[in-house]
Amino acid sequence: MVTIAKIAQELGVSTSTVSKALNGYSEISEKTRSKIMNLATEMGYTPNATAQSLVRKRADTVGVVYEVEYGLKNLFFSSVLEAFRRNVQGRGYDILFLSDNGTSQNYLKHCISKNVDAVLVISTGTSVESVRKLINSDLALMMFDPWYQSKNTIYTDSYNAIKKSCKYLYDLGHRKIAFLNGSYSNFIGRERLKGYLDFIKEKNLEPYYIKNHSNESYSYDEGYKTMKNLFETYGLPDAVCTVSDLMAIGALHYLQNHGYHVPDDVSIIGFDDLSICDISTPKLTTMKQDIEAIGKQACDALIDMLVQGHRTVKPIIVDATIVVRDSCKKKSNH
Amino acid sequence: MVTIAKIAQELGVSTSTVSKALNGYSEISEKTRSKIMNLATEMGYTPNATAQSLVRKRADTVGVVYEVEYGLKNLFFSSVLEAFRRNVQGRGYDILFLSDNGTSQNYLKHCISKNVDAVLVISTGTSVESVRKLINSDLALMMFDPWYQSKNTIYTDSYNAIKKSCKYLYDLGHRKIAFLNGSYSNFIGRERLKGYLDFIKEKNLEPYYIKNHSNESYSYDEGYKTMKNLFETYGLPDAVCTVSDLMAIGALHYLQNHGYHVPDDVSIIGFDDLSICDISTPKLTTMKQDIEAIGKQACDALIDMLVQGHRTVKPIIVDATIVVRDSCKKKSNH
DNA sequence: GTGAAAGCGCTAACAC
DNA sequence: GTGTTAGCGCTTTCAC
Repeated sequence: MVTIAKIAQELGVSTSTVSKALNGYSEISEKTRSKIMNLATEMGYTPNATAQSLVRKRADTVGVVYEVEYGLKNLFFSSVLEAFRRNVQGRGYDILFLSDNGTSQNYLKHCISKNVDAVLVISTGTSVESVRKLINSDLALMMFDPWYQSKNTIYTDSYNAIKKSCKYLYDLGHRKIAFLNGSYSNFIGRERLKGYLDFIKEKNLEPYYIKNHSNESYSYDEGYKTMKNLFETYGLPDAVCTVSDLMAIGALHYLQNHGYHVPDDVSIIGFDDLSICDISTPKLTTMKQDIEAIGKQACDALIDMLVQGHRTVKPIIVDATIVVRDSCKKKSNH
Repeated sequence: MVTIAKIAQELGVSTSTVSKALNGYSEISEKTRSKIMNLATEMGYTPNATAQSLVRKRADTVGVVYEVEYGLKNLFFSSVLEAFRRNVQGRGYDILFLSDNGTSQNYLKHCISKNVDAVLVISTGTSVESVRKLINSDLALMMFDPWYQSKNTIYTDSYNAIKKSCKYLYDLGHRKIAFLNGSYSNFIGRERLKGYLDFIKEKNLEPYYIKNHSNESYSYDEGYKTMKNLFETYGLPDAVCTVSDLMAIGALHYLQNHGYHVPDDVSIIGFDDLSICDISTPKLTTMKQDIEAIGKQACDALIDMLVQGHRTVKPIIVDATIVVRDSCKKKSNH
């Protein structure tokens, strides 16, 4: 390992001179600087980030708490993380995946210990206590898809997104609009339900949804089962509004398995706009979450906190837009 | 921040005593130890991992070089990473995502700088030079799906996997077996082609594949286009053997769009066994890569190197097995 | 069983 | 402009 001490010794200068030259301090003469720079590259000098981190009290690293069902196989959350990762790495930071350290799950301690500059929390909420401690610390932190309303969060405007979904179906002539609900226990899930119920009320329609069963994983299976439940309770709707693409595809398959055609008999709209929308048959019309914007804005907010020194930022709410594919069509009158 | 110095001062002992107590040295008396432990927890002491890392020369962190098309949205590689992550974190390591640091892409320097203990490389090969430097360093390193044969790699036995795929189709009565190829320029891709060609030769069949077009991203689109190309060149095959689930689904859709039924008219077999196999219509029969085993064995190998101190391990080759769903059936004689 | 002291590699006052 | 010095928080010989 080549250190600044070696370079200094080799050149007969002091370590501080080397350090300053390497860090671009203006007070170093051009002559010494170039001598130092040349030797440094020649010797293959690499700064020891650990030592730097110890004295600078920052690690150029952002921690990520990622606690999500199916982990990185969860296409939605991993897509958000991907967008975040590109932005953060583009700004010169590394990403440290914080493990939950056995049972202790003390993310705050872990962050402090590893000296991360900022933290992104993507957690669907199993270790609430540990995350809450994080939030109440003075770390720069952003939380994606929070399970409760709070500062320093970023999320899609789910309330209006679902309303837009419903309106799209409504404008297509559908009146019996069913809703495939998500979680009833977290903020995002409740927002979506509210969007649906408000729309239904505004238009004076009948609600079609399962009141007593919260869906926590937004999965294909949940979509399939909820559609079954819905169908057996209410019969065939005109259209179904969903809270995830996977659930939409689950519902789609339930209906197809029971002899119905989508979109001829029923229209279905997804939520998220994952890559699987294009591989379903029919291709899935969906409410697109602007994942790129989410990743970028989460990154920007975090870096802004670092630069400005503040630790609180108002919730960032991102708009959703519809992506029309083939799973919805005008209500037919056969 | 509470440091060992504070604890020491508070208790009127030396920092070295505190350090030893905290680290479970046997020479510390039970009495002092418990005094120290109690105060430490009471004060909320968290060891500064950076300082520890500086002196211990390890960071309890494994670096991950992840350079893959679509990034974490790539369901295959992100699934491998997920399995790896769980294993590694279970062993007490954090995962550091190494950024490619702008244009320099010097992973080796980055690893040294950040003091990572080991590295997993999941790279489909754009920055070959940088990765090669990594491999030739004395870091503990494993590489998944290498683009060339080398020590310290882990991958699925693609050659035999494709042979098994073909044999499965053959045993179903299919003789006109087409092949949707992957990359011609990397090791894994060539292994798969070889498996196909050897099988064809052994059974004295005609090969049906596109000789002059390498597919690099194993995507839906590539599957669709290659199937089109294949169909227009050779007409309808009995069955098609593919190198990825996504390509299989692309091919499936091409055939469906052209009025053919899978599996009645054509059988298709995928490769990987991603979660999307269950949501395609029909559900995709596929060659399953044992992603859990890959993640675990990569982790084990790395930790073994760390413990044993060696840096070279023979290639780890993982078996693949077939998962039967609905996209293949016996050749019919209509 | 406990402590003093050196040092990991680096940065940043402060002198000169 | 350059060097001296004092740490950052921790571990680890080596004395006692």
